[in-house]
Amino acid sequence: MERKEGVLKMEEVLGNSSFSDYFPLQSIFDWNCEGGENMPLGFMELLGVQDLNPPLFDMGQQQAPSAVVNQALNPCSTKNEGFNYQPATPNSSSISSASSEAVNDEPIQVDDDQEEDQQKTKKQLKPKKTNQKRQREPRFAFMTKSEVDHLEDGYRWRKYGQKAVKNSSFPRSYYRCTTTSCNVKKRVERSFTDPSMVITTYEGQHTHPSPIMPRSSLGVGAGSAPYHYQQHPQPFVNTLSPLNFGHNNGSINAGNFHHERRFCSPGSSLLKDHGLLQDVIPSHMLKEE
DNA sequence: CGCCTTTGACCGGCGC
DNA sequence: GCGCCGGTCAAAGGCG
Repeated sequence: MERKEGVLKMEEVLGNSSFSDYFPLQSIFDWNCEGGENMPLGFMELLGVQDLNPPLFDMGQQQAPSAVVNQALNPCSTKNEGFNYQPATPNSSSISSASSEAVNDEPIQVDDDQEEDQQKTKKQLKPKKTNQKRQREPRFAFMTKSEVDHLEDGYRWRKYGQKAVKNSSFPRSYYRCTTTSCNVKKRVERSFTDPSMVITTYEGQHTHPSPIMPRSSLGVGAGSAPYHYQQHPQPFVNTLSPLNFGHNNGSINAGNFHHERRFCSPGSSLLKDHGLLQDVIPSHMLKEE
């Protein structure tokens, strides 16, 4: 069958089964580092935070603290290939930032009106089939080692569904940004090959400059972030270290954030420091670098 | 009371 | 065409 290309192919791969089934962690992390030069901006753009605090990202820490996986890891792969995807070597994975391609080379031509139409269509359960397949936002995923499924990333999310995933004993949760007119979605699932790893997939781009925290002018509270986003938008502040959960959940600061973000430096300098990274990536993976 | 999670049902896409 | 599966909806209930 004619399948969607590029990003959509990957999303299908990711959507069909457990993430780590088809993209060994090693590949993910390799990509993360090697593709970092192209990825971070797009990644942050997708989060809608690229302009919020540029200096934050000029520190050589332009990516999420953990493995950032572009959904278009392997644009050459079809769905079927995805099932058999096996990088020849850890460093030779064909992973690339095709999601960036989707954004840059082929900008998502979904304006707000179209978006609204799509949503209205969905809401009204009138799936009028147009001649074109449902257009989806570029997606990207990353893995984190965490005991909790829903990682705090500075935005408020509302869970709208949960599904059991085939070939995985862990359910997949679906979240949507609670901000009106913001259509960003998030999928959270656990890698069944490594239950300690949480795979978070973002879809779409935040339309609001800063996380909305209606309940929390203090920066704390249910579902709110434990720090002041207005000052330090940190979309993935606490996704890396499990240590943050439990005893640091309410006091993550920018320093900590920077500390963690070193992991995904687009350059090579920051890769030297594994620190918390060692908590996330098996040692043998680090050696591969 | 408002917001959130839970959960079963529904729908569309895709493979066979 | 049928069945599987991912994704979404929406009602119900819980919580602060």
